Amino acid sequence: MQCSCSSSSAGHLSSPYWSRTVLFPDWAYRPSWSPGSRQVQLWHFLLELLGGGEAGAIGWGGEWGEFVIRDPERLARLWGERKGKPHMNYDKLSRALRYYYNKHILHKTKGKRFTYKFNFSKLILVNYPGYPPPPPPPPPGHQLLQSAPLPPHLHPLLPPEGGLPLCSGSRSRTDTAVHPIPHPFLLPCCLPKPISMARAVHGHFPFSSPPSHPGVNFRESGLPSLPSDLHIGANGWQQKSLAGHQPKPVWRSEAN
DNA sequence: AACGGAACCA
DNA sequence: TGGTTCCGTT
Repeated sequence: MQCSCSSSSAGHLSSPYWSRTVLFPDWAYRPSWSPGSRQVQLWHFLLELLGGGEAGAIGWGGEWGEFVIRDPERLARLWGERKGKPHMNYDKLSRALRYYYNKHILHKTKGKRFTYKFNFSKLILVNYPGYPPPPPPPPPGHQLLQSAPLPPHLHPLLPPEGGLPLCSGSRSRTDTAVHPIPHPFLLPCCLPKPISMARAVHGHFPFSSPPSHPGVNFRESGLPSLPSDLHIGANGWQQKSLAGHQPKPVWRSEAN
């Protein structure tokens, strides 16, 4: 009956070192992160709890992106409070989680009770402001540069189709025209204004590309089983190559 | 516990 | 659109 999950490795369940290290931009943890816009979404609420030290109900699991619901009913209560649904329970909450399967935001870690796993790479896509990209016919005869956030050399980033599959396993596409993935991994659809694409897109957070060089300091922070294909720009989604842009490192790095 | 259909809601 | 509620099934 007890949590049969990771009995031998229960230690790291309580040490979310990597969650504290680089993972998410600050807004991902803020309760009111999107000024005057829609309600909190469940996945966002989970991140908030996972990062915010509400340690009792939920915690990171042993694998990259994996989390364990330690106290399902309490989590449900918190969620219900947030949403103004006093009758929320784990049965209902988990139904909402299950809807994330099809959206490729989450999946279940089979065999481990109350254990789910974020699919971060998909999370970007799903919430990417321009994700199914409505390929706007480039204004003929004019430069792409009006107030457009996307410099020409950054253009061919999003996959042409509207479909999703981008990462999971196959790297067939990465060598063609398309770069791995547009990176601000977890771009909110509800940001007041979409982050300047340049900034957003130019970071390095591919989950699908082979390691070109060792990223930052994941390893030093004692990351558990970080996929070797994971590297990230020092500041998450900003890259120094974009000299002209204001620094806006929204990542909670070593802070906390 | 976990899944997923169905109706429903804001 | 992103759940919520309910419920039968595995």
